[in-house]
Amino acid sequence: MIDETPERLRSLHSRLLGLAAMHSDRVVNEALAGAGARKWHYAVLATLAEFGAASQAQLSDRTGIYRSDIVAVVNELAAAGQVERSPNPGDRRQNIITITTTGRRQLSRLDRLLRAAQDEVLEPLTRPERDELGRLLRKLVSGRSA
Amino acid sequence: MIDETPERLRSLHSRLLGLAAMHSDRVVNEALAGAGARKWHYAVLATLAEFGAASQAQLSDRTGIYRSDIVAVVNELAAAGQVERSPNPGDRRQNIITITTTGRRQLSRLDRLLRAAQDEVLEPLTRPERDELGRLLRKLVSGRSA
DNA sequence: CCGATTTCAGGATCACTGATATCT
DNA sequence: CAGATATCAGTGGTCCTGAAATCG
Repeated sequence: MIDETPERLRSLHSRLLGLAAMHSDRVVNEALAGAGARKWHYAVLATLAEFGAASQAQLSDRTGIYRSDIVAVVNELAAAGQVERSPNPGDRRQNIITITTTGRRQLSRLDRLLRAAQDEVLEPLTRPERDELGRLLRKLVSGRSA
Repeated sequence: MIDETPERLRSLHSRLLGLAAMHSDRVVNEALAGAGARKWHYAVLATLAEFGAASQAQLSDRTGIYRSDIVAVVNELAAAGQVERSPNPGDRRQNIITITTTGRRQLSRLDRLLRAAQDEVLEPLTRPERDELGRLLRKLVSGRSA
């Protein structure tokens, strides 16, 4: 069981971050796929539940999804009956996105799946280590809509 | 300066990992782009320098690059004269990839650029914090060719 | 025949650019 | 006019699957 990875790569923080994120993303996406969703669907539903109805531009700001990519996500959520898209009478450029009852049910489901996924990913760490990891990561991305 | 991100997303370790990795990757790739390279080019050159000539399958194992993607990376490195691809007379299924003098020079350049990028990414953290972050990430991906 | 290696074709998600039509 | 919004088309990197040709 020799580690075949060169020293230069093994000591690279950027590589460790990438590996950890990849693994974490895989676990999360597999979990959400169990409910036919991806992480962006969760992000939009959670944002709507916490902040209320919003335009797609607001959703983009709050979730970090690119403005050009929001359309597809909202389309998919609307097709599943989890959100409703209606024109804003006050500003006819905007759509107003509202979460539906179906959407709230889906959000609860995703919340459960996601909690399990987090536990699975963080399983190798103790509680204090998880907190410390969160603190360090937050510090790393501070000032970047973390 | 209100934080517009919903609580459910802000407290998600998987999201923090993703954001940190994305930022880190961007900084690293911008740095390497200054020498016309991407991270896979660095990974292959570093592996060849540390382990010596290797087949593409070995490079795949040691770098984590998918077997199907190694071809393109080696093609690009060969086109830049940084590696040489020659058939293995002992096993005619394999190519033997060798780093050239140009490749070693490029590797030094990339080493410098990469060190600067790491420092930029880790700048918000103290030395002990960087070590601790490395330790936690290693623990998180342990058993996964970290 | 089985297994390993290289290679190619392609899918899926994601980050990102740019252009356009519409509206304030 | 400037600026914002939604939308669409498309690029490029990365991860991943599958299949073919060659060879041990």
